[in-house]
Amino acid sequence: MQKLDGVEDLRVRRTRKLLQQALIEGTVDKGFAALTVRDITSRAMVNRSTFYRHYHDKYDLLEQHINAIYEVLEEEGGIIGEGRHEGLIELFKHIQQFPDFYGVVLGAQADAFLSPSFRQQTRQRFLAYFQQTFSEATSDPETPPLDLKFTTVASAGCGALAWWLEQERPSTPEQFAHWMQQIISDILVSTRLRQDSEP
Amino acid sequence: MQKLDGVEDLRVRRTRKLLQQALIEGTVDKGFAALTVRDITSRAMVNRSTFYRHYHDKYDLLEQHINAIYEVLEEEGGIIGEGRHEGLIELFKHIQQFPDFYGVVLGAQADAFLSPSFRQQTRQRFLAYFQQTFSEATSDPETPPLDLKFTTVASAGCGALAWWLEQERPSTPEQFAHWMQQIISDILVSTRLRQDSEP
Amino acid sequence: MQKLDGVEDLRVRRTRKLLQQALIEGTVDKGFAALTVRDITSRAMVNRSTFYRHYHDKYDLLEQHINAIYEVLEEEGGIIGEGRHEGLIELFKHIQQFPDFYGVVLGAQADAFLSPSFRQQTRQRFLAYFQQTFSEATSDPETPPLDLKFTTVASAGCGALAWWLEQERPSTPEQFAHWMQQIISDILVSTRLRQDSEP
Amino acid sequence: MQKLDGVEDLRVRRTRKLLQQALIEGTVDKGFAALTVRDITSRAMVNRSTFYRHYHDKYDLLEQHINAIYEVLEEEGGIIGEGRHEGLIELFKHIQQFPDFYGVVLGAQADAFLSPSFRQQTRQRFLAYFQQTFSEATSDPETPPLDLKFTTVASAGCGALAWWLEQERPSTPEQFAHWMQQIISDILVSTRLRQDSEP
DNA sequence: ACGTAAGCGAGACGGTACGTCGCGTCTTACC
DNA sequence: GGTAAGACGCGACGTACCGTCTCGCTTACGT
Repeated sequence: MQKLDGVEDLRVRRTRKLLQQALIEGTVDKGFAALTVRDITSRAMVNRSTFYRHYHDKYDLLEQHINAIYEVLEEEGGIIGEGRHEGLIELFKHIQQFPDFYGVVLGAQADAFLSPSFRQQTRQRFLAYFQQTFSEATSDPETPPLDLKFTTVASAGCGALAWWLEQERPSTPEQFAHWMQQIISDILVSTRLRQDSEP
Repeated sequence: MQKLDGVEDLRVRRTRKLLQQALIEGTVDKGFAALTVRDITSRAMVNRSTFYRHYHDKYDLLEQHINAIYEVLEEEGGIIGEGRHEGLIELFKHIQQFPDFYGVVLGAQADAFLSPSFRQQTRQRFLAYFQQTFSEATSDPETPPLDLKFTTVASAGCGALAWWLEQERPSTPEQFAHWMQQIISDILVSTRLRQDSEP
Repeated sequence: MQKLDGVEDLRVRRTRKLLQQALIEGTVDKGFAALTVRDITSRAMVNRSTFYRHYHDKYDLLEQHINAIYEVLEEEGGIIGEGRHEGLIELFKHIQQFPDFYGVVLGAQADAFLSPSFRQQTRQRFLAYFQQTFSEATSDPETPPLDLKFTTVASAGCGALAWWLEQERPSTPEQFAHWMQQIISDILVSTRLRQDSEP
Repeated sequence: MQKLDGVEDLRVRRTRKLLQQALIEGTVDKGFAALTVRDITSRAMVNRSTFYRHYHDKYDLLEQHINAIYEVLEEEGGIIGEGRHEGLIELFKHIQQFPDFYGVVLGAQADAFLSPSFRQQTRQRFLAYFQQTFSEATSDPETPPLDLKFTTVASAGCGALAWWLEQERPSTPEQFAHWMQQIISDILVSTRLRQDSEP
């Protein structure tokens, strides 16, 4: 069917949306690993064979959903970097828009393959955010390697985010960004401060 | 066959050992999630029905193996707490004894259900380690809640450990403990220092 | 668009012809049972949904094709009956015009539902051909029942036809008709001859 | 499981028997082509996956069942050949033992692939039965080729058998054998007799 | 010759069966 | 009593084909 407009078939959009919703709801309910394609399709009230017409398996569905969310993120400009505190806040605001989704990809329900990849992503983002803070590569055995620092920060960030999303009544993005800022910059900065001051 | 002594049937011990080994090897190879009971038993050269005589499923096997390792840990006294730097080092030494095991329970191969629970454990341990450092519960919105701090530290700790185990040629437990000490205490301590000094 | 003349839309005729061709070719290739609507339409280079606009399923297509061939047969007057040897020859000449088609409906590739129905047809034809030869209904247990004879003759006829069509270099219709005549009339006639002569 | 006795697991025999029964019943009901594995297993009250543990598909099941029946046939010595009229009678007696089975493999319900193969078998048997009757290979164009004769006889035989099995109240094997004998030998013999006598 | 209704291509969709795989339970024989 | 061998019921998997359905484009027909 040669589309004149670039927009997809309405039925297709409906189906994909239903399936993505059902994926998140199902994962919240019983975890991604235990979730079957049947669960998803019956929740979405879509025939199972229709699922396979759009996605290869549940991992594919998740991946495509993640990419869709990422696109929203890009469009909103909620990209952290340039060390702007505002960027961090916007990121958290974005996350608050999709609490279930982020709860799922970060939280206990996530499958193994998932949160590591997400953590990698996060690592990149934080790296971009903090990279101008310093970039030296001291081989001083006293100082932790940069690599370790960033990995640790990424894990810490994800852990903190998961905590935030698990809260019944979460604090505001601004408040949380402030805390994160404090905690994380400590890891990256304060050690060198102490180094600077101690000897 | 009632054992007079507490020691188990030799065949039983052999079987369980083979299965636990196969579990770790298999998880290293293809990840815990993708690992089937068949994989484990064929690798262990044990009949599949024998597996079910000892364990309910692969999660049970893993859990029992984890507990076994924990027992070794307890016996070795490698328990951190009391703020002893030595405890930390001993813990890392212990971990170095079972690099595959810890790589599995911490790393990317771990199933979802696993590393969160382990992180909880770690959270407890770090909490025990640092609890005497301070215990106040300021409701000051400037300061991150204690809960958040500890969660973040636990995540950071696990992330750092995973980094350590992934290294080709890992640094010594002493070295790594030193780095960890620095990074982690920063999260918990420096913020209050800054608070103390800023105003 | 109401057709004024009885002739159909050119596109429709084209489509139906392509599909009927593809049906026969496909059946020759892989047998009727294994042939799917997809096979047929892709071979005919016709969209699958177009198939369903014309036929309910592949059985319908085949049936309509058979009827079309029958119509040709009627028009040619190649109907056996009246005991005319020429009728038999004309029939075989007609069959020779559509060797693939008749190979398919008679041969090993035919689906179950098919060749029995065809055999029934054949039974009728042979019955018409030979009915005037005799029509008594002896309940003499020595003589095979008429019903059995005709059934047997029909099967024999179909088998012989299939044999003829499978030959690399088939003999002429005249030759084959001669043989058939011999074989079949034996079944129907000679037994009574023997009966007549034996006692 | 190393069997001491050559006999198979009792459960296995039960399962296979149930499936073979269900196959025949199901084929009688709705025909072999329309019969699904689900139909068979649900009728046999056996799990579908158990079916696949024993047979590759319904064709395999049928084939194995056919072979089982053949073995019975061999054991009973009901093999025709040597021109013994008694052999023919014994064959029909055997067939009468499994009327559903033979009705299925010969009758209208049989799939395409089936009755031709069976007809081939039958062809062999009849060939064995009649081969000593004559073995000349006249290239006389007046006489039908031997090949054609045998093919025709095989078809005729199968058709007659199918007729016999379809009868409500079938005649005795002896009676039917007598008729068959008459009809079939006519095809093979009488033509030469006529040839011998006519000129 | 040309406007229009039909035929048609493209393909989404709900169904149903397929054959495979893994699970956890069980029975039976061997050691 | 522990183990090997393996049958069995269960249920999810991903694939294939079915027949139905919309929706635009294109094309042959009738005026």
